[in-house]
Amino acid sequence: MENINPEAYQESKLYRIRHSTAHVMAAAVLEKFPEAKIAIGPPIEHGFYYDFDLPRPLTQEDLEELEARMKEMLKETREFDYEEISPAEAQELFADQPYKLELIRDILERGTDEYGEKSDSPPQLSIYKSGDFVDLCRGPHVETTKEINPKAVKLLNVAGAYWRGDSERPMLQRIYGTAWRKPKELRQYLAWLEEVKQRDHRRLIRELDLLSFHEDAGPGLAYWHPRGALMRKTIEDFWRDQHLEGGYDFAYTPHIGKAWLWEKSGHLAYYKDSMYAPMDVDGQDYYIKPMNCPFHIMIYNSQLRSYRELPLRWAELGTVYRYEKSGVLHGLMRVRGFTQDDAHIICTPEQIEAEVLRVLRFSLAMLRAFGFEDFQAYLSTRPGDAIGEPARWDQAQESLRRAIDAEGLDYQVDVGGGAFYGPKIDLHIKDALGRSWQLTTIQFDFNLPERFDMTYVGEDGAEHRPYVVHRALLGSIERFFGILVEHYAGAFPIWLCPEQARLIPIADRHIEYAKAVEEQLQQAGLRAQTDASSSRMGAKIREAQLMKVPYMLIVGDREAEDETVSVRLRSEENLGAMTVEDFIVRAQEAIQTRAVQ
RNA sequence: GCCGACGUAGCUCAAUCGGCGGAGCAUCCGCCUUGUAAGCGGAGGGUUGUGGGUUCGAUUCCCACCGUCGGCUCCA
Repeated sequence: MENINPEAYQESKLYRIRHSTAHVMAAAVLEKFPEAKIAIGPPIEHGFYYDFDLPRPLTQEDLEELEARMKEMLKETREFDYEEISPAEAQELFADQPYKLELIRDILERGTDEYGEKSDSPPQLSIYKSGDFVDLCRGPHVETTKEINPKAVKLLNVAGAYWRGDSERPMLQRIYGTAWRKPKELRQYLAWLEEVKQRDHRRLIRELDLLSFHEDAGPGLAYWHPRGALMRKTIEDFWRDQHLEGGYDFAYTPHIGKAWLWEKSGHLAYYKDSMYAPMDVDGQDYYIKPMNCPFHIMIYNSQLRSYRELPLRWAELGTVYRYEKSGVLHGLMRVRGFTQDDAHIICTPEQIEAEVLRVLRFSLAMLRAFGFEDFQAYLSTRPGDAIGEPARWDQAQESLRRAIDAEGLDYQVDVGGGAFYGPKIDLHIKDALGRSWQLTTIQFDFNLPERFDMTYVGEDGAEHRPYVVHRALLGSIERFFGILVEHYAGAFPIWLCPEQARLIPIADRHIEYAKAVEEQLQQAGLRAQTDASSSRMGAKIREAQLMKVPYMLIVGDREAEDETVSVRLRSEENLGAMTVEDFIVRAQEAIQTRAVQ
């Protein structure tokens, strides 16, 4: 998938094609359901949608019928005619379209556009007509349906969507479709969707025997099987080593704490819906932690702190539990129990700039080690309901901005998008399929230091309030793992593979030699196993291929005689025979460089 | 949480109109002893997600619940 920036997209012909195709779809829906109420239908990243209030739920068959009708409509030449109209005309025209009337009201009264976003231009109502279909719309559209290739259009699925994205308002039916310039582009997009499906971590974690979920034991709770657990250990060991080198200290904190902690932190006031119900311990309410911060603060406050010991950088792979609503759980990407690669940086105002740059660099190095190269940064600044001194906000935001500049990252500013307690940087990576995932978050907190009265004694002998920065680089281990699975389609870099090499004896008489080589490889620190099953060699190779084992080492009479292994890669490349020593050197090199094969 | 679809063996899927639940793969047991992606034969495996209801009879129809999937909302 090509990636184009949002501004260029909105200017593009493709954008107009999709917008116009959405109108044609709405025309087909209105033809089939004359009583339908239409809402909005914008182009989106890979297509378009349109929301409808319909007399009955749509079926897959309806979708096919609508698509067929759209294609007929597209074969007729219809012009998309723009017209500016007065409020009275608009109200007349859309008299039986309550959603449109609401939009008209908003455009006139609030100066927003038809998607509810602030518009710079003075309120002006406009419509587009094509055939019998008229829609309140500012455009832009194609000139005529001739510009839309019916063979490059497809309706994809139906889903529920709240009117204006508001869960208090009616649930509409949203039809998603896609449209491209050429049929070939549509085919490529459909192939891409198929690739997305093939790489779905929910399928791969089962097929590769890495993790499972158990609906009967609790949804949204991940079970790490031995192969997955070995990968997780490898990730965590690397993470710890890096943190040690990176100037962090470690903390381990409890999984539960008394209610006052969460009252004091404000979580019970603002976050209770996402917390599990308390448990009674000796008549006291204890909550399972949804975050690690209050515990790290307990450590900080366990003694008087001097400016001389700052900055403190305390890292913890902290497992937290959050009650996520049932409809939002999604494999490893959204779970109810997960381990954050958390850390808190506690420092003086003088140190903050250097600390922010340091943590940003650290994060980029960490993500690069896992094979991610394409980063975008998002800076979220002070919202309206912020707490904390404006001067501190300014300093924090500036330090974040300068760090991004220093690293030369592309970034966007989400003005007012910060949490009420502090500004933040989020880092997104692009995966092998061009999809964007948020991983790192570097987040100031002006709230907790106040609430827990965190202080340090400064050079002047007076008490000062430290800066606190929360940060998670990988985010959650579970989610990061899911992203790795999809990014590599299960064919992980060798250093991460649970099984790095598989010995494949051709006949039973070669098992003894295979086991000897296995032992030799294990001595050299390689994760190797012998397939001693009664299957034929072809079946063993197939099995190892499906498990995406990077090295298949075939051993038969020749290899046993020469003390070699015949090396096959999961790429299907056959390297031929080499001595066991040569193979070990080769594999260790790939592991040490964290090579992406 | 909301809208819709779905839930049959470990996995992928069958089962006419409501009439004794099957197949492939996987597993186990044999045989075969193999040269770069599936050798052959046999066996075991199910309260059809759970609980109600309708019916002489329910995988099939109805209701509730649980879960999964596609979205929406949410993600201080």
